[in-house]
Order: sequence, then C-alpha cells, then structure tokens
Amino acid sequence: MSKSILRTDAGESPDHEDDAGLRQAIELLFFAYRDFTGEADALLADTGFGRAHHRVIYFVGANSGITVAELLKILKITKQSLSRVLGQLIEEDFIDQRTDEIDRRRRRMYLTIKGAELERRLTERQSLRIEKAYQGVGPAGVEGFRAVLRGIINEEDRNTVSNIKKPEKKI
Amino acid sequence: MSKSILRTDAGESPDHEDDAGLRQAIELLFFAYRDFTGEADALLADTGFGRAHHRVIYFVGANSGITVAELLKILKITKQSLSRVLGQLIEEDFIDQRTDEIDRRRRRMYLTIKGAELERRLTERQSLRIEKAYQGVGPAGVEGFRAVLRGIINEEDRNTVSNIKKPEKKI
DNA sequence: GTATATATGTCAATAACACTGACTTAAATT
DNA sequence: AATTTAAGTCAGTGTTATTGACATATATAC
Repeated sequence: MSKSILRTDAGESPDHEDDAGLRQAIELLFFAYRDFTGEADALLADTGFGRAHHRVIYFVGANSGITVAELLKILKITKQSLSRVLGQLIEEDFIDQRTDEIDRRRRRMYLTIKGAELERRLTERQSLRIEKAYQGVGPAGVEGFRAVLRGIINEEDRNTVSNIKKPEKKI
Repeated sequence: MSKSILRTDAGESPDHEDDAGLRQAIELLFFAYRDFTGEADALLADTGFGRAHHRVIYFVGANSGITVAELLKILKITKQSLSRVLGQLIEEDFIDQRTDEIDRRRRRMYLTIKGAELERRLTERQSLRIEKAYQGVGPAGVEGFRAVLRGIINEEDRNTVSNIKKPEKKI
C-alpha cells in the first residue's frame, strides 16, 4: 500500500533503479546535508554569523584571492545578498579585500589570520564527519560516493570542484 | 602554495584521508545539494511555494498518515515554522488533515490528488537526476554513495531513512 | 579620446524560512 | 480531578535571499 508514488503503483520498473532506491537516495541527501551543515551552524551560532558567512569563508579559504564575480558564480546568489555577508566579514576582520594590481576594478579576497582560524575550526569539524563516514566503506565505495555526487552536480559546474587526480585547480 | 588550510601546510598527513580529499568531499556535497534542490526550487517558483513546502509534501507523500509531531522530528524545525507552511498547503488543498480515529488529539496528514500530483512531478525530477548520476558508476559505487551518506547522518537518525534491504520502513 | 562594457558597490522594498516565548484548546492518561 | 500530550496560535525577531534601480571606477574598443 505504501510503495510507490513515482510510478503508478503497478509492479513494473524493469531495467532502472527502482523508485524505492531513488527515494532512499533523496532522503539520504536531505538528512546528510541537514546534519552536515547543522554542526557548523551550531559552532557559528555564538559568533552571530550564519551559514552564508560560512560559505563565503570556506570558498575564500579554498580559493585565496578569489574575486567577487567568481564567488557569486560559485554561490549562485545575487550581488546584493553577498554584499551584506561579505561586508560583515570584512568589517569584523575575517576577510581582507585588496584591489587587483593589474585590473584595478577587481577586488581580490583573502582570509585574515582570524578568518583562517575560524575557517580551520569549521572545516575541521566537517572533515572529521566525512572521514568517519569513510571508515569501513573502502576506497571503491569512497570513489563511488564522489562519482555519484559529481554526477548530481550540473554539468557546467562539475569542474568547479577541485579534482584531485588531475594536476591542479585554478579558479 | 594553495594546498592545505586544514593542517599547517607542511607535507605530513600519514594514514588518513588527506585534506584535499576531504575538502573535495565538502565541495561535492555543497554543489550537489545546491543543484539537487535548485531544480525543484525552479519548478516550485511559479506555485508560490518554496523549499519548505517541498519538504513537507515529500515527507507526507513518503509517509502517508504521518502526524504533526513525527513530521517535526524529521524536519527538525519548530512547530511554528511548520505551521505556516502546512497551513498554506492545507488551505490550497495540497494536503488533507484528518483526526486520528483512535487518539483524537492526533492529526494525520495525507496528500490530496493535487498534492500527490505535485509530489510526483518534483520527485520524478530529482529521481531522474540521481538515476543519471548512478549511470556508469556501478552497483558497488552506488552502494558506496549510500553508505557514506548514511555515515554522515547523525547516528540517531540513520534509521529514519528507509532501509531498502530490510523488511519495511514504518515511521 | 570618446563611447561602451565590465566589476563592484549601494539603496530600497520584499519575501521565504526560521527562531523564541507565551499561551490556548482538546483529548488522553494517571 | 489532576496531569500530560498533541496540536495550534499570537507576537516579535533574525537570517538569507530576492528584484529593481542606480552610482562609481576602470578597462577596452572604435
């Protein structure tokens, strides 16, 4: 009685993953992301910052010297949204913004000592959670995890994620 | 020069996953979730509903007859937050709420025809995305994907996700 | 060198989603 | 009869995001 809502409840589905398997994946993504971000959210709660600040700190940390436009492309939010968050982070000395030497329209962003310290604490927690989840899964399983997530990402953005095997990222 | 921020930039890290690998996983989760939800968000945009409505519709669809308290536990939001979203969904006839026959304090929720139709459209899209991501990864890889996500979820909630291999879910 | 395009920033209004705290109602349990 | 549980509501607040309009500085094209 409870089985499928995706298909019309008959017993077909021949060659592809069954509905239940796909629904399970949907739920796994929801719960995993909820808990994955929840931990960092809790750590941030004291500082007055939120998830948006975390994202900015993370990506500036991962891409030192990133420009505003590049950051917007990654986050897929509007300039005005970023502005508020970024303004606070600069104001409170977590991020340093410097004009590009060559193209003086561009502002490049860097973590301050304080910013890097916060980034480290946040990333450390999340890394630990993932590291634990990797345990007992085995290299092939971990590779499967990566491959499926990569496949879920919009094609045009798959290369935005740093690809370890290949030489070096740039962004 | 850009490598690690997690550890102090020296070349250690012996037995465990290296920082770059874990950072990559963090980014994969971010981008995958962003795009995974983005598609449904776009579909919802016309209707005036948002991601919160989607979550309620999804979980009521997956757990027909779920009570308010059970839904709150899954979503980890407050009663007041749910109230707004749920109220709209009932008002606009996507969800039907009926008093439990036995315990008349409980209100059980069900999708209406209209609600089930919307749920189907949303879940279909997301399922298709996951199905595509599964292609070429192989059964072991898919199992790895599931296992890692399950490991990321807080221990107390790992069984909230339907576990296909075992008899049946309940919630 | 003037015109145009690009990169960034800002002002104002609005909306979705979430929170805390305090309280009510109805029904079940003790 | 007293207490607990399930659900709902009122009021106030905060974070994250949106759209639209406009301003400034700099680079590039003609």
